[in-house]
Amino acid sequence: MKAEKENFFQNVYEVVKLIPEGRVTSYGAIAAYLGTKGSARMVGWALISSQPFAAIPAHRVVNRNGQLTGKQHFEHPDAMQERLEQEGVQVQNDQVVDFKKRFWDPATELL
DNA sequence: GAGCTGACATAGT
DNA sequence: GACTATGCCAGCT
Repeated sequence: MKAEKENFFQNVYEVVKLIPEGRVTSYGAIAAYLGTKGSARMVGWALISSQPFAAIPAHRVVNRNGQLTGKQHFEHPDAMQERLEQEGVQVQNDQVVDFKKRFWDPATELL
């Protein structure tokens, strides 16, 4: 179903846009929330192929380790860290400080 | 048309 | 507790 894929992408955007300021989430959390557990990678592709890439806070989405692995795909490699720091999220060595505390689980917070 | 790579996660050793 | 191996799907060579 092509529509399902589109829906998946839309859901990713929606969830990412719902992430509060100063909070971050992981690809797996979004994937699990959307029911595509195991295909956390798809979340990444969704963000890459996302048309409104600049319209969604993709910088709030990191891997399970809190690493800004996707910063390379941003306008500038440092744009991700810059935005996070602007929102009050401390980033050190391409990693979110206190990621566990900053972690925002859509399945828990959103639901 | 087939194979490899890539914004990750989970399970097993 | 840490590292290695495998699975997921889509896009590119």
